[in-house]
Amino acid sequence: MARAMRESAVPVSSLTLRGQRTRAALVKAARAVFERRGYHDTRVVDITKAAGVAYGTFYTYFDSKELIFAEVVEELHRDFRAESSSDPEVTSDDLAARIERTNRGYLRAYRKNARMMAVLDQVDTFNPVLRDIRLTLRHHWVERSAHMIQRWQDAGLVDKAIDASYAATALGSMVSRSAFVWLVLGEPYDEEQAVQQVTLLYCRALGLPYELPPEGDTRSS
Amino acid sequence: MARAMRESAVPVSSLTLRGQRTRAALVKAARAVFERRGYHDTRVVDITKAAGVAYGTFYTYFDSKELIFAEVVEELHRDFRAESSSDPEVTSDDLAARIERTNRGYLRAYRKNARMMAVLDQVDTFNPVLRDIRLTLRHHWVERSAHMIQRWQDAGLVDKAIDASYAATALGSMVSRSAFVWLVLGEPYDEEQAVQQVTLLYCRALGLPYELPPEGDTRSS
Amino acid sequence: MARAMRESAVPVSSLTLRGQRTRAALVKAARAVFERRGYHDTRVVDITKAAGVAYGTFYTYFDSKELIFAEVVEELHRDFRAESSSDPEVTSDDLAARIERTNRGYLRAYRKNARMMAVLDQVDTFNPVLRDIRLTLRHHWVERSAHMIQRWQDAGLVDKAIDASYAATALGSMVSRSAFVWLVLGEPYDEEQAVQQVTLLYCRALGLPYELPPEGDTRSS
Amino acid sequence: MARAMRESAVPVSSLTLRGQRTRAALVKAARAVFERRGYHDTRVVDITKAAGVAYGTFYTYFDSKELIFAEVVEELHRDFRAESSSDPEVTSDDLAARIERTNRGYLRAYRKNARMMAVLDQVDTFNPVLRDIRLTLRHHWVERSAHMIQRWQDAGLVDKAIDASYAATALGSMVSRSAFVWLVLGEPYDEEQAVQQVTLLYCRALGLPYELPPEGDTRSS
DNA sequence: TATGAATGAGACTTCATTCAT
DNA sequence: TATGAATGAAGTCTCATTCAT
Repeated sequence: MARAMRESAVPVSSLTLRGQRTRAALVKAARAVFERRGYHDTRVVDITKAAGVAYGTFYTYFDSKELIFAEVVEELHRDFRAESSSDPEVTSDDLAARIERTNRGYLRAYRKNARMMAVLDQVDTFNPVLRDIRLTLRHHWVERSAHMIQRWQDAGLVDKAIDASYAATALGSMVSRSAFVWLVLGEPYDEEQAVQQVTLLYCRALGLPYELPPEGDTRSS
Repeated sequence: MARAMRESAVPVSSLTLRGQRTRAALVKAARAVFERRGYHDTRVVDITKAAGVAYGTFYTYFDSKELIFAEVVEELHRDFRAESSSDPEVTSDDLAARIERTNRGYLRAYRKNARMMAVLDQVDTFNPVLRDIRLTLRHHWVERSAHMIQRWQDAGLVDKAIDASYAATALGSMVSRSAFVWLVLGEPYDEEQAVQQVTLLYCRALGLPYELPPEGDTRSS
Repeated sequence: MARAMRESAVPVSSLTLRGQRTRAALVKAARAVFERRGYHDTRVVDITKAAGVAYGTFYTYFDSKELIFAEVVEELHRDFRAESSSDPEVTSDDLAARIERTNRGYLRAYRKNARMMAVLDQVDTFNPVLRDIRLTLRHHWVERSAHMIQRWQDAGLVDKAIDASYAATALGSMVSRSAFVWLVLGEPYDEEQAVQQVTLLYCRALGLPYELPPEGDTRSS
Repeated sequence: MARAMRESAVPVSSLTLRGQRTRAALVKAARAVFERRGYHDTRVVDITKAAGVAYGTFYTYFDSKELIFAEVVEELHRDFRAESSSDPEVTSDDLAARIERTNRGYLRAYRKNARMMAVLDQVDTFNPVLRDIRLTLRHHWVERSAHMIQRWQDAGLVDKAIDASYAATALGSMVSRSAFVWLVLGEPYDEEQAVQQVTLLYCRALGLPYELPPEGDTRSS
């Protein structure tokens, strides 16, 4: 994941405590500003002002806006993973329940990070470094899904007419882009209903049984 | 849709023939440059150079870079509509065939406009004018789908447990985002197989019958 | 002489009259500022202020300070050539007189351009572009001298123990560096006496006869 | 020579042993960096890194980059003197041999310090402190030469038509600038031949007898 | 209409120097 | 003494937009 490529020349570990605090303040401020103004309209000075440090201090820790963005996204990435893979001990055999749980986790994580996801989405497809970040975030989900579908096919649970790789891309796109539509573009939605509907479509597409809970049961997230 | 907001102060109709030609040259050049360099890295001078006109001429026709972009996207929008609604006379009763045809048309249109779609994607979610353009393009597809699903439900062809609106968003996201993944992010894919797989998932999700053509039958698009 | 490398991307010939005037004003102003402040302490803003144009106008014509400096030096180079090779019709057979005339011309040209010569001297030996300019200016003189000495040797006027190339470098250095000492470092001197003394040493070094004019005859320059 | 002006506010003698070592390390590092990057491109941080001390430590010993440069040049000056006045016991009556020895010493010293000489040359003629350093280095040589020529004239060895002061400047310029051309600008040369040719010209200019050694005798320096 | 020069605000980045520890 | 983080003034360059011809 080319960590070295994405961080400032000065490794965090070699910083004094004070330095680490300032650096962290910059990253935190950067995220807030990115969320408020988007990537392209964020100026280095916005970040330093938000962090309460002098302009030049930014360059003590980061070589450019691009690199602090990479750092913020890496944090996002971590948060996302943690958030969406909660309930790790549950190993129910009920596939539909597992899919529902994953979708619920994903939507919840997306909601908590919606602004940053919007920013990530707008980030230059034409910029190699940022594009790389994007692809990394994507692969985490798609590969995991493809493997799962494959296993389900091997177990005779899913029709072999379905191509695991295409399905992983398509169904992953369905969930993530829907989240974008609801949480970034702001189309009205109810999170629990969204979870159920998306899971319903997901399961039926793969031929897995899934029953909606009786109406009115809207377990809030 | 606030047409006036999105076009030059000077209406096209009031232009001389020469003026119309120059204007068209600018729009064409703008699209080419946007595709090559993306929205943010395109400078007005790039457009005028590509169009073979003087720098200042740009402002005879457009008030800003934003506005010529809107114009380009509107053209894209038209192309997209035209391209994806080909075979207008076919009114087969076979729903799956119609869905497949729509998906094939969408992917073909996406392929022909992939670079511009990438640019559209990177365009500021935070910018009201451009965001409006985005939403417009989206609504065309989603509303159409929602109505269709609704009709199918009314006809008893689709389970009423499915919410037409959520499904339209989810399945539309599935198709459009997959197209993005394949054609913009460049993940490897085969167009005909993609059409079939996406249609397969789409139909099964809704409970509509769909049979993959026998293997080896790869009708090229 | 790699003209293209040393000028702005926009060729002078393609400029409007107005543009040519502005460009010339910038070059003139640049020379004045370089002379007053030296190369390293000259800011682009100093040049534009001196030329009476806006900051950005500089970049309409030059890509950097380095490149406008190259332009100024090229002008200096031209002036220098013209100034120091006056009296072109005189083709006296008296070698000493010719050498004296050349030295007198050189010192006069140096005096007229002393500030710029000082700047040229301080210009980064470490910078390839500027270093190239330096070498070009040097070669004009040294090669000319070497050829001349060679011819005098062929004619039996100069001892063949002398190596024409080393002598050209050494005697050229003598004249040019003395000029630097007097006119840039400001050591006291009298120009006519300097011409005579330098010519005397030059001629005797080569074994050519040269008589100082009777004392008191100080033809002023 | 305003020693106080050119050194740190803290006199070396009042430093602890540890302090003296750190200070010396800085001066040594500074010279190395100046030689590698030139004066203007050398940053204080380069020096401290090369010396292996913390950034702030620099300012414990020197008030500015200018002042540590002065220190380095003073060292250069000392080296130069020592190097070029080797063979102190020889007091031959042969003037030509003495001139040759001096020239050989000068070229050897120049060669050993060529990079620093280049840096010195590029240093601002417009900066009073640094200019002072320059002049000091020059005077050492010129005054010595002028006195010598004067003595030779008094002894009837050199024509009184020659002005000792002008000749000292001119001949000194010849030697030093030739060294610059060969060793800094990098024109090809052979050191022993250079010594002989320069000495030959020097002696003949003054009317002193000098015989080139028989060909092939290239005493290596 | 067309031209292209002129403008200047705005963003980026550097780095000598200061300062708290 | 030594450290290295913090500062911010100063400079560079860009480019959307205006304007005189």
